[in-house]
Amino acid sequence: MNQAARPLSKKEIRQENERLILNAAEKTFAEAGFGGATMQLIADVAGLPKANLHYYFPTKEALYRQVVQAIFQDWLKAADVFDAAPGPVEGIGAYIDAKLEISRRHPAGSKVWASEVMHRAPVIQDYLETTLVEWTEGRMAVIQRWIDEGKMDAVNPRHLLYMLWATTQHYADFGHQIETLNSGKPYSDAQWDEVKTSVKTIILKGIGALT
Amino acid sequence: MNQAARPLSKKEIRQENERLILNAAEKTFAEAGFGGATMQLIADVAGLPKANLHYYFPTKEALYRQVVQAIFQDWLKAADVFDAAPGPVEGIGAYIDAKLEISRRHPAGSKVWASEVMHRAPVIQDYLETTLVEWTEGRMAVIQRWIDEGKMDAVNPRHLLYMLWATTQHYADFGHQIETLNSGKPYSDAQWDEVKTSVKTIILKGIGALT
DNA sequence: GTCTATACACTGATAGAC
DNA sequence: GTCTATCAGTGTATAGAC
Repeated sequence: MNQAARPLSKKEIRQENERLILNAAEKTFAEAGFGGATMQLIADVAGLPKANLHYYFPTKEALYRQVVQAIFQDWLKAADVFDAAPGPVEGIGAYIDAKLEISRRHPAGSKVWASEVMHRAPVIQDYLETTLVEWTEGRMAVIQRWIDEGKMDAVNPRHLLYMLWATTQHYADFGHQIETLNSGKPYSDAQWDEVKTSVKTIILKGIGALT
Repeated sequence: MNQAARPLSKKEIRQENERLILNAAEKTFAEAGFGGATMQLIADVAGLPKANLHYYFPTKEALYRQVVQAIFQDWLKAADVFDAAPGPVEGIGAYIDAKLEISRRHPAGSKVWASEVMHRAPVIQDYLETTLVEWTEGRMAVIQRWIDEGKMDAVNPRHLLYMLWATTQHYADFGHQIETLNSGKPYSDAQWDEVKTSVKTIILKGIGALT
């Protein structure tokens, strides 16, 4: 039960409605693409009249931009585990776990990001050129340090990173295909554990980090 | 110079125009998505009036379906190298090379496929449930045989396949991001060789196929 | 802050002259 | 087989009453 109804302040109404709209938009953009997701459809999913969307977000593109930005922040935060680790087994292992967990819990976000990049990043190209470039170079330096310290083979750090992105995001972006190849059923807890083990084992052994 | 102009037969005109339209459609669907690719835009890319597209393909969806089907055939053919191989080093190594070569030469096709699957395969779900299921089980059996023969570690064949798809298609589907992280320049021959070497080394060592 | 009604542009598709 | 003209439907966005 709610407390005796204190009317929500305008600020609270705005926050709540923006959250509703952003959630509905992420889901709808992921399922239907930018062109296929109509403002009417997003409004229906959010449970609001279509005109209200234009009250909170001036244009469809502005709404979409907010969705993509939120996803990008998630990606970056997922790599915190990477940096503090003493070596590749802990660092890359934890990064794989974290990214696969995002693919499992938040597949719509991954799909919107994939779609945006596939269409040549019309909305977030500036982020790719600045934040992503810097982030990538930082992580490559960490990998290179591990190589120099003899903790793993001298693989190409950049392509190792791309392999980590590809293998983890694949389970979100191609989730429908994977589900179809699993008799149409979503993965169980045990199957997700099997995914994590398989990916970590092959990659960590592949870079010579397992003894 | 062409030979003294024999007028093209109706059949030849049809074949030529269908080829023009399918090429333009693949490119446009990949760049703009199904919703973003208008028939007008495809017609402009093909250099034909919009009405002619509807003469050769009854609806936009029929045209799209042809594009996706063509791509699917390419994927399947790419795995011929897989089967005849004596072991994982040759078989999986050649499969990685072949799929990366498709990603390089035919990135638009890979993107259209990815987009179709991300949107829950509204057009080619039947192919996923029949042809792809059979194909996957066949390839898993080959991998299992190599495991039983002691030619590689006892990894999960299914997730190894998914890793092969993910890592190879990533260089097509996320080509724009990869190019941005390469100072905006497309990969050179040497860089593509580096990709092939990196992917093959990590995966083949990761499954215990390298001595 | 909410929501109905509507303006305006554009899309897929077709008719019909050539 | 080609192409202009056009229709019906739908999309984004806004005006204005509440």
